[in-house]
Amino acid sequence: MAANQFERHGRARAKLKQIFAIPERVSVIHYSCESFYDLPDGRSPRITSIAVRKLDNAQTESFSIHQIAEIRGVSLKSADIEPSYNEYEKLMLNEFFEFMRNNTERTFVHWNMRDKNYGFRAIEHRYKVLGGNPIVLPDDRKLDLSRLLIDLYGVAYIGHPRLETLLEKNSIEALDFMTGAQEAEAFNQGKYVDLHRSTLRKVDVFCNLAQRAFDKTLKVNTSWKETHGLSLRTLLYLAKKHWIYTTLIVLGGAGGALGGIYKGYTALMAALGYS
DNA sequence: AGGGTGCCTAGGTCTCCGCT
DNA sequence: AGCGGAGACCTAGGCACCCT
Repeated sequence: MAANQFERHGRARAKLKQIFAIPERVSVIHYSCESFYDLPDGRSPRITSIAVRKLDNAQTESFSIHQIAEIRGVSLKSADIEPSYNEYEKLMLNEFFEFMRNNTERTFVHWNMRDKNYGFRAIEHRYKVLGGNPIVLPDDRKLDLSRLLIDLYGVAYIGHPRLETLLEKNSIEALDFMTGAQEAEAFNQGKYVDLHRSTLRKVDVFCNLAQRAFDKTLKVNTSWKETHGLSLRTLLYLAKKHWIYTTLIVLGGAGGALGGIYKGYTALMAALGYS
């Protein structure tokens, strides 16, 4: 409903202001994993790399399989990593959850990391499977940028797939960026370094999009009116809901009427030769 | 492709208003 | 007062989206 868009836009704008008021306490997070479709045995998807970028100074922490292997002096060929994948993955998640324990005050901006299939819960679950004890991030410390942009600009703000189309619309050249399907394929081919680069690029892109949304320079398909949910229907809805809007609408109407009368009066005076 | 999420729409219910 | 029609509102189900 249009009125809902009006309210959603307001809430989203407030949320955006809130995070940019304390950028030193906000990070953007993203991760890559193997495809969650090609797991016939129901096993949880393996995680390849996680990137966390601070909103204020762009400093980025990253955790990845190939870095763990490198530190242990293992070659970065997938054939050499694969036999010990679970062990390296657990070491990587140890580091990640240690980082999370040391940064409990931060809010994490993410892109669709919502459920046990893909998201914080999926990472926590995977760590448990590997014998770890994850720290659980409270939901009020998570901000889904994908949903925020929908609330901010309306559901039709960009075509699908949203992320790729949004980059194109805003002429953002994302070097090393891979689509989800490409990342799944890269995992199968053991291209862990490429996956890591793509993850790093994505947190960069998400920061960029959040900044443009905050600066009101993000290009979208919806008009200003659609973005703000403004229509006659919205005005009527608001008039019903809040007395202040009723007053404004009445005053606006009265102002319009007075303007019309004045215009008519001056036209009449001009016609009669008075100026 | 799996599954959670949210949007959209159709259909049912409720409320209001006008007519008899 | 009672009835009927129109519009508003609510809800459930279907469907599209979205992540890798």
